[in-house]
Amino acid sequence: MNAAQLEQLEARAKIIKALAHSTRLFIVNELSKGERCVCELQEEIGADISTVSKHLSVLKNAGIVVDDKRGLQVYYRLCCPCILNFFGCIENVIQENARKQTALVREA
Amino acid sequence: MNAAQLEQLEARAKIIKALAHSTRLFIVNELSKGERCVCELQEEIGADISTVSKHLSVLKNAGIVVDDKRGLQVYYRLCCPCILNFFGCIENVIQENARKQTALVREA
DNA sequence: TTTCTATTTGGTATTATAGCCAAATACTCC
DNA sequence: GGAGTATTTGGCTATAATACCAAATAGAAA
Repeated sequence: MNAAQLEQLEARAKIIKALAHSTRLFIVNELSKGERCVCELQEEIGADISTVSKHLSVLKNAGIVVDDKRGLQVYYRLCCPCILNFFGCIENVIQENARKQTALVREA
Repeated sequence: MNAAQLEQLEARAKIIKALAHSTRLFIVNELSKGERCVCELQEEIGADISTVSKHLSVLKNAGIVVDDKRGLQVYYRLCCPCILNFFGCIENVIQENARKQTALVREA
């Protein structure tokens, strides 16, 4: 693994890491339906607004969302909707895991 | 965000988190070319073998790879190659970020 | 059985992440 | 300008992740 390769892998990991949290996945899912302001997301999530803001900044920093200040509110929206394609594969993995689990139990 | 929804998001996050590390992305990429045993991966990665083994167990635990012991070696292979489809989108995000970066610099 | 080799597991130190509260900003409206 | 509102930032604590070393395990070969 050389330096250039490591750098590329770390750049990828950074983006994937930004998605690797249930709250941020929730946000991505919400934004897939359209833009939302911070307070709307905060209400649905139920965490402290500063927590929500920090999750949004992780997503923004990774380039997954963009923000747009209008009046008092800041609106966020998905920047790369291709991210949504991940979930089909992820669900496959989850179902496959469940299948293996039942197979193991049956075996015992 | 109700309990069932949270549970689903956490299941997804677990799998994404398993991918969110440069070493594990390297492993996934290697395995996309075919199965590898731990010592082959260790040699390419250059970390302690216990470190590599733990990375593999994270991937295995997430259901991304499966292992197969043959003789003294344990061979790992990708379980859900659809994971590889992620990287196109990730690279998009990276390039888009680079584009924005240059635009910002030009602006200044 | 004993020895050797590949891998995993346990322990531990270091670093990163997540959450809350309080304080700072930024902007609107009076 | 001053008050009020939405959001971000800084500080702190608790928890989780990473990496290494050393020890344990599993199986092969002698």
